[in-house]
Amino acid sequence: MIENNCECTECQFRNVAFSTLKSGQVNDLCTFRKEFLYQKGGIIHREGDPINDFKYLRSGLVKVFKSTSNGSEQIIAITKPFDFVSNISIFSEDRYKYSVSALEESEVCNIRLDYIKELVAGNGKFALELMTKLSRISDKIILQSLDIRKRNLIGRVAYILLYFSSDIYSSNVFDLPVSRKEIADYISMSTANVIRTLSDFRKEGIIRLYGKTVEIVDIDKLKLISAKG
Amino acid sequence: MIENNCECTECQFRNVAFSTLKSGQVNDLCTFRKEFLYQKGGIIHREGDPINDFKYLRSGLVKVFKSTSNGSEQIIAITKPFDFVSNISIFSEDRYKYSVSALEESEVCNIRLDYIKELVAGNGKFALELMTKLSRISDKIILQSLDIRKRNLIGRVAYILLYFSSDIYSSNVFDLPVSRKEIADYISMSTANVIRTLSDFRKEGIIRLYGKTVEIVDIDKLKLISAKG
DNA sequence: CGCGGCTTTGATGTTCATCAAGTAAAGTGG
DNA sequence: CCACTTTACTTGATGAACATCAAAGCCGCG
Repeated sequence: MIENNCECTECQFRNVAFSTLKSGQVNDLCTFRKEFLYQKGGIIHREGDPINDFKYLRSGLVKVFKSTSNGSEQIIAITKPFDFVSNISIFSEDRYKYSVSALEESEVCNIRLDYIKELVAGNGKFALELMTKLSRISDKIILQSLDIRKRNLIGRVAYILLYFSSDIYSSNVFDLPVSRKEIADYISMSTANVIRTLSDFRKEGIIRLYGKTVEIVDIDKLKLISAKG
Repeated sequence: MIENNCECTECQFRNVAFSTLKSGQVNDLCTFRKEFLYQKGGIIHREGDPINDFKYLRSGLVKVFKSTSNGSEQIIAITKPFDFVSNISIFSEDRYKYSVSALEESEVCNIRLDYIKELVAGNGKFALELMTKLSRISDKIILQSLDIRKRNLIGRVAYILLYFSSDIYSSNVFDLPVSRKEIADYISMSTANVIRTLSDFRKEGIIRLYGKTVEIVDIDKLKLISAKG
């Protein structure tokens, strides 16, 4: 007998599915999924594209962003696997409101949205679990947007460094996945001032900088700046 | 035979329910609901309160806000009925992350969250419809937060006036439901500068001001400022 | 009336974006 | 692999945008 070779063992989405779907349905999920590999810089989808698939980030790192009228970008979120972040509006819109691109090589698993909707409609427990996950994403984004908005420049830079350190990399030393300009687009500040603030932090011995590599030396001070600013 | 006098005829939530729930379940909904009337300024729930009910705004106007560490408020949303806005995180959290208070006299309908969850788990179509609605709310909030963040002071003031005019009141003349300070808390600016900008708009003949009453005279100019700023 | 909160306006200083010029780094084609 | 080009980064100088402070007017309410 030929086994259905479903490679989704590490897949959070399958974990959602497992507890509530019948095994046949899980197999269907695995059959219907398509996997794509995106290189660094690759566009996963663009603002305005029709939404056909439920997209799930298996590995890598992505940024979610929006183009503004004057040609620049506004970064909404940077997230790692198990965050479903590209799926914010899939249940309320026909077309994506945001673009998503890969910051590192990223594996994305696509499942036909129609099929997910069928599962939701046919299986309330699955629906409940999915709602919880989607709700959590939106919450996080809203909260972060407020967190950024209430801070001043140095508070924002400190906040975003702590975000990378604790939420993305779980380490005091990490390589920035984005350019200085992208940090600026993330925290709604100018590039020059982001760089300046990073330099100031370096001069004050709060961080060390080697190109993209950041080492947080005095995390308490950084937290203080983030809290006060 | 005594009729179950369910007064939810205008209730958007019942409309969601109607198409997918059996009539017995709709009656249950009506039985389980509790209705509360809040006066202007009344607190519907506070940040940190346990989430027990699905709360639905039947009439009135509310603000959703968060207290910051320095004692001030950050306003996240101002919404009218049929927006479910107090329900952002009810599926992902035990406790409210935001406070909600009434800006006008408001009727709020409470339904035990457990019962809603049962409905979701037992009825996928209902779940799908509810997901769509919840997703739409989160989307709106995220989008507005980005909209505000990318604008400068005068762009923000113009944006928020247009928001009240078109989204809340559907009229060029309306009474501001909030103080100048609250507008400032909404758009993350200082009170004095909000007032100054309103005065500037008045001097330039873009709006007329009588206390809380605003009349938008030159809506095209206001839109231009909102788009450019 | 008088008090307190909201509003308004001006003056002042801080914060921040913008511009410019230069350096480092990273692609690109020969 | 090197010269060339382009892009990212850095720093300083300048002015604009914005917050803060202060003083005064207004309005509702006890």
